[in-house]
Amino acid sequence: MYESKCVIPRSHRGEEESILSNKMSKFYITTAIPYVNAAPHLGFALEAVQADAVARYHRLLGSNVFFASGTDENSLKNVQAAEAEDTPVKELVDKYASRFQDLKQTLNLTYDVFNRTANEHHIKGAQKFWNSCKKEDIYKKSYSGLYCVGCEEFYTEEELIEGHCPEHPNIIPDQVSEENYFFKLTNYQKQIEELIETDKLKIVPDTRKNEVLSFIKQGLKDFSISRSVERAKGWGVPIPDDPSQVMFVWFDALTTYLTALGYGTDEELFNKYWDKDTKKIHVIGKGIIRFHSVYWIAMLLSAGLPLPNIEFVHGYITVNGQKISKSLGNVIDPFVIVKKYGTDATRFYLLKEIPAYADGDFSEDRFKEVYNADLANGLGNLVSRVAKLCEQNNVEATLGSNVWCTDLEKFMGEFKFNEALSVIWKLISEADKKINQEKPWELSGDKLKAVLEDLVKRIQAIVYNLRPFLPETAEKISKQFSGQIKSDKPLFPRI
RNA sequence: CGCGGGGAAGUGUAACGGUUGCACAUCAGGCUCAUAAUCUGAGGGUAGUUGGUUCAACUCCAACCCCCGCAACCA
Repeated sequence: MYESKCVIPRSHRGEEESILSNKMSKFYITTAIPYVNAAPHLGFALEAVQADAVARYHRLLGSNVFFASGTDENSLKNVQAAEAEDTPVKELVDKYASRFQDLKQTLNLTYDVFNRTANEHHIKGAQKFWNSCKKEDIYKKSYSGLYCVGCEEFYTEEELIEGHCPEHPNIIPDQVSEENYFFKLTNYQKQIEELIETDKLKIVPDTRKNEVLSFIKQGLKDFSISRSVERAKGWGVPIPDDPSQVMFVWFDALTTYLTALGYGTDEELFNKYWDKDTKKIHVIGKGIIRFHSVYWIAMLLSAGLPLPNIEFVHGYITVNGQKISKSLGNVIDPFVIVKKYGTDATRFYLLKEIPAYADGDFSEDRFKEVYNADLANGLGNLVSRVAKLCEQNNVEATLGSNVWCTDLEKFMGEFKFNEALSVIWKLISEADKKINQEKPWELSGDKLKAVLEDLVKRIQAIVYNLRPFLPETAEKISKQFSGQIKSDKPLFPRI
């Protein structure tokens, strides 16, 4: 562990407070929970790494951080995937959930809890939540529509193509009607709109906030929060006191943010982090923003629980400019990338090269370019040249004065990981320039010593700021630059 | 007229009503501590199109063209 004698700088402009100002010292950070109907792809790796960088950053600032991830296992999609693979649902869910758990080591993630929604404690918690909602917010209504057994979905008349399912041209959807529970979302429209408008629920970036607001202003409708047991094939969280229904998967999935903390089973942990004093941050993808900024908020209001403070919405990764899709066969396996290029190189690409607020592209060509330019030639080479100079002149490192770059705080507060890293890379470039200016190989004596000591301090400062992003590399360099400094193998060999 | 986002050097990206900045790539020099690395310098953009507001527009407004998401079970 690093002893953080860290200085927390003021926002460098002073007039505007950073979103994540350190006034609150407790943080609860979550990733969304992906379906486990297939192995994880690079898109989820992006989210996990972003959330991890935020969690590490606040921990290093000395805050009390709880970080949760997990899997969404109650979806009908999992049942369908199990049928396709001809394995029992539980077996399939276990198999893929463990693949997602493997990401923790592969990407060097630091979540405290991995919450699986098929687990007993989650089911109990979800049911407790259901019972905690205001009675008048949940009501039964008969629901009817054209149902395609192929898709397991309802369609409207207009969506059908000449009476046939758009996905299954050989199926004519049946008119089906069943009774479901509905949630009275309409009761909360005004309140949610105001929460978002006033940033009490801060949605980052603004474009996403505007998108949600415009959606809300079109008028919210009550939504169905249960499915019949037959339709769900017996899979899902049973509705309390109604064996004929299971919860709509999103209703139980959203409560993962509570049950990960022990809601319904370990109230102590839950009360510690899901309280008004904790800054609660959800990191989510742009595809599920409505569930988080509308449904989830309404659900919490109904249950009388505190609300999250910030929802950071990242974009999607395209591959060579195309949307990731199984049918196109361009799904990128994060395990393959890490195996080939390493954990920190992968983290670096995701944080630096994918714009935080928009979609970004992944390609191996680009990956190699960034790897060589920033990691091999930039960081790695700087460390090599300074280490060699120090080794030749028997320089011993003393503990440097460690400070966070002021701009780093600002950018991390805005979730602009790419900008935060640019700040650090500016330091690297300045150190390189300094070496060329001072030409230490032409110096000797005190002058040489002073120059090398300055360079060591610079490296230490770089490493200090690098820890939330490239933890393993930071650790390595930190070791190399403490005590007698020795030259070592390249950190990032050119590829 | 469903909603929303975006068009800027070869590529990827900032800020901004007042000389388009940065990174990678390219080219020319310098250096030798370093991973053919590093440093200095250069070339390259009439900012999608058209019109408007203004002393001044990449920036504000309008129209159009093109790309891309979402449209209520996709990280």
